[in-house]
Amino acid sequence: MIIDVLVEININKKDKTFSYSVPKELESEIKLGKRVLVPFGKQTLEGFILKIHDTKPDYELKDIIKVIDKEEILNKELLELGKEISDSNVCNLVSVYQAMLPRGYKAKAKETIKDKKVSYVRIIDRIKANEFLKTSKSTKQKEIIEKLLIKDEKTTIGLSSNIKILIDKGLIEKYEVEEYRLKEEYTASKVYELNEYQKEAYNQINNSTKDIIVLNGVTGSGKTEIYMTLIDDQLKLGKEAIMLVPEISLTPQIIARFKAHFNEDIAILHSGLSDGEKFDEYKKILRKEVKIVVGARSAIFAPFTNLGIIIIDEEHSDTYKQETNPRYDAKEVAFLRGKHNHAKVILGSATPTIESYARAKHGYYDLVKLEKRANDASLPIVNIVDMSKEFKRNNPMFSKELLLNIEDRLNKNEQIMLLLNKRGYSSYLTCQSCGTVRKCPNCDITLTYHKTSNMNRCHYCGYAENNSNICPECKKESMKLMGYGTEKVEEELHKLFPNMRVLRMDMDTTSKKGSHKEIIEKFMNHEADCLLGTQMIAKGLDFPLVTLVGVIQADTILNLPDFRANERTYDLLSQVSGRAGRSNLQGKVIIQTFNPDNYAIKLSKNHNYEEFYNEEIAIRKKLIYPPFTFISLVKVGGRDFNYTIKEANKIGEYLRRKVDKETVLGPSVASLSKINNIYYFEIIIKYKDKEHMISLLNEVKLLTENNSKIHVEFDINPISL
DNA sequence: AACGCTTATCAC
DNA sequence: TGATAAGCGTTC
Repeated sequence: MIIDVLVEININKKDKTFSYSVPKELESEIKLGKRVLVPFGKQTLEGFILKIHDTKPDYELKDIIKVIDKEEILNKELLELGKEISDSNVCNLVSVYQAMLPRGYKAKAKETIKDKKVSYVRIIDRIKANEFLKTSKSTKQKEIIEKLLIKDEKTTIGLSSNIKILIDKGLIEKYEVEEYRLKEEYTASKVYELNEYQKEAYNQINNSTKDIIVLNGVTGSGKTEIYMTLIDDQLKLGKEAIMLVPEISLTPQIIARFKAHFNEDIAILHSGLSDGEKFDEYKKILRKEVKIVVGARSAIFAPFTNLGIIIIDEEHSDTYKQETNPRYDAKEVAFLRGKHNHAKVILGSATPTIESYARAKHGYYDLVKLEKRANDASLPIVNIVDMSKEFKRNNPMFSKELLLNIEDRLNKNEQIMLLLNKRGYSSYLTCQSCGTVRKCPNCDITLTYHKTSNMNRCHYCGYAENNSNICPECKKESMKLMGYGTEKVEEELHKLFPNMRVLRMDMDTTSKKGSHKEIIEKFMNHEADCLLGTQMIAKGLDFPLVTLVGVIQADTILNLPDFRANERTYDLLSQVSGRAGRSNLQGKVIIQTFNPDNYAIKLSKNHNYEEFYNEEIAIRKKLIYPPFTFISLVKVGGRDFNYTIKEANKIGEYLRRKVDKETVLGPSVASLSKINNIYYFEIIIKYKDKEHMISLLNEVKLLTENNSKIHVEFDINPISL
């Protein structure tokens, strides 16, 4: 027997397999998708079995060392899926297979995670034990036996001398039990019933003949209950379900709800778990002990074999696209898996991506709407505050209105959420008196300030201009670098409201495991008046006492150099608005901005997604952005500046020769033009024919992967440019 | 990724 | 001329 093995390392970036012979005694263990340990040059590596055959090549084969897995960790569908993904994302096969698996299951000889074993002791013979109780003089030993007659006991690592003696006497014995690491307590099942709107949406989904359905429901409309009902239906049919949620909305609140409803039938996968916990959750799926997986992006690879439904909640979230290699999009993967398994894919969101919504409107997907909030709570009132006016009054951070409202909520003992989106902070210049931000004349994209050259550059087309602190609009000398962080805001809050209890939630305060949960619980228990945070507070949280939401700077995302900046802004404002007034208390939202007339900001006031969509789609059409084209990115990196730019130009020319000239932009200097002394250049491609472009890019990959002086990466449909 | 082999580079 | 560094090709 001969097997072809894909080893764990990228062989010159190629997906080359190596053949090995299998010793007779290991043949019965061989199965496609299992990992094997093989000799490779002077080292030993792990790899995946991709082919089993008998064709001897004309060179000597080495024997494999051993078979690692009991179960086939990559089943047939996943093996096939990996090939499709590596092709459509122009990346390597090994990296895709590795990305599919949690750390403990990746092909890597080091850092192996083992099954967790717990030792117990038990009585060997109850009659003998009772005999012992009558005859023995040792009270301590009798005590132990008495306890063990009722229940087996866990042993600690160091066995007490009395237990050792009892073992030696042959009265008790040690045994090991495998245990799952993740233990989450959850409260009893909350019974729910779909209201008439939810029922209507549910029926529409069931009656749909399309494979993909967009469920567009306003925040608080009760999409989760619909998801649970749909999953219930699949379980009754003996099928399995995957539900994806953005990492940051995998809050204890949602997990508890699902665990309560579905009991032990569920595995949880997200980055908050330790490697051991992830390993165990994954094992539950492999062993077919669970039928539902709730998790973040990579949970889309759950090794189910009989999938009935895939739900992607908050489908607009950019966390579904992986930002490192392999840059796969969990939504695209979901479509593939849906096709393989004949499973429906549900895309749920209050603010779907423009692309998804357009496809739904044009009949490629089905569109189901849910326009009423579930518990009859009214949508919050939204006020937009023009910060350029406040600026003149010397209120750079908090407007008068926001301050007054904060004070009011403090007096009423209600809660406040304040959002500052630090992630959106990139170096851009804004006029402090009129709010003007420099934009590219060709692309309508915010220019990024480059300190070293003192220039403003466009990351799309490479346009550059000298920076000046004179505002081109109002001619004042007031162009300044924008941005302050949550820490600064917290400081100011303490000064203004010394008695207010503020909880800060951002990357700094949630790095420790469990701290995320801790902060949420504290705020939930009203141990603080104000939750201040980055966009991680914007999603999925439900605090009944919050009646005021303040967005300190709505412009941070708006000014990102990205054609989706308006969409992102609208999403975030809608999401965060949804946090206010979730119970019977009327909610209020105050949005501070330098761009009060921007349509994304203005329209978020009315909670009418359709209106925003119509505005946005018109602009996309005019500037030929997605969904009217696809966009891909080719990133060329190299140590030698001149050589790299020469090669990047060659790739650009190659592509230009094969497609319409207007669709290839660049190469231009990448947004991070030099990292670790490696220079980066980017080529942006806009195209209509996806298949053709993917095969073209795969050609470029083949042509460049032998050149070790440069490395070329591809990002299909990048999330930010 | 890691090793061995070939080729380039430089002081003497 | 040799010693060392850098490049690059192979690994079933």
